[in-house]
Amino acid sequence: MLKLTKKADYGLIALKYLAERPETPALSAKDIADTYGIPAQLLAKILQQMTKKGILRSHAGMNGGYALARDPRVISAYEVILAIDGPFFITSCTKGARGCELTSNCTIKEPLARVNETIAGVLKSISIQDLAESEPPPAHGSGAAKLVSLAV
Amino acid sequence: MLKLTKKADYGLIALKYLAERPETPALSAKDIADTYGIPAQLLAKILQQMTKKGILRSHAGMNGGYALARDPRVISAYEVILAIDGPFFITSCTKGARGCELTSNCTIKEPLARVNETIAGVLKSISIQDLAESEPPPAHGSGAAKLVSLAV
DNA sequence: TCAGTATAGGACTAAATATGTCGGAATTTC
DNA sequence: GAAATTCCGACATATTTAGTCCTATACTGA
Repeated sequence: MLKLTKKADYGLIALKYLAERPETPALSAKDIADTYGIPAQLLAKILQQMTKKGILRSHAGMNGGYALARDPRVISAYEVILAIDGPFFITSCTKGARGCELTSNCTIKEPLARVNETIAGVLKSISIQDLAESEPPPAHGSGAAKLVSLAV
Repeated sequence: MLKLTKKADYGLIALKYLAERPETPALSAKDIADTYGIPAQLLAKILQQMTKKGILRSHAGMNGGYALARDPRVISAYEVILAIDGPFFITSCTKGARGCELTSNCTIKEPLARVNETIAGVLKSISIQDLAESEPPPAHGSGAAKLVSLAV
């Protein structure tokens, strides 16, 4: 159905959250998960995957957690989705990938490869910073921040 | 993982096949399925769905089958995918659809809606004719057509 | 140095979705 | 009327996604 997995969604949400709090040295998976009502262990794995790919830095122990490894302006949505879900192709068999399972000509694919590239291009053009800017962060800006997170 | 379902693939393949044979009054689901090694009953359902959406015309009985209801130039890949898989959104909750299941702000979605529109746009710009033209049809063109279909 | 808080990661279960099958009814042609 | 075909609901299976459990390891601070 051509949609992002929840894991990719969660990952993007977490990165956006981190991008909105550049002062914070690190946030734990649990903190972020609680804020959004995301299963904590699942989010932890997603953050771990992104750490392995160099999108996040991690730090164990008290007051540990995750922080962006780079400026949010140079982390693209494409990169994030790739890190979490692996390479995607709009068609089951894009040339370059393993051969098509369809016995004869699945000539549909070549024109659709163009679609694939377009999607990748748009995704590459969107940075985590863009996500963070799309709406003012809930607790930031004028006066006393209301740090009440609506967990669950 | 952001990919088309097999059903959508099958549907596009079938339409391409029909577009390549404008002379043929109708082709049965079985004919097409055998040509490509697609499960016949599954393809039949897909073709039925497209018939209901006005993409194909159907005719029961001997020598019946399916034919394009319109010029392949005015049938878009978008329309086909929509007919087969239903509306797709890159994010689970695009505004306009049912509310987001995430408790608090899933603000990721609005910037990603742009991606969604881009995908839809590209898909709309691709016609069945484009698919059919991407490669010369196996049996067509100069002289006596070789109508041997390489079943299985 | 020990308790508490985190990350790291393997193995597993559960839920959701996609894929494919079965059986039968209606329609049309020969 | 028989064969070919669409039509359609219900079911069965396979694959993928989502989420849980458990254990090990790393770091912090009192």
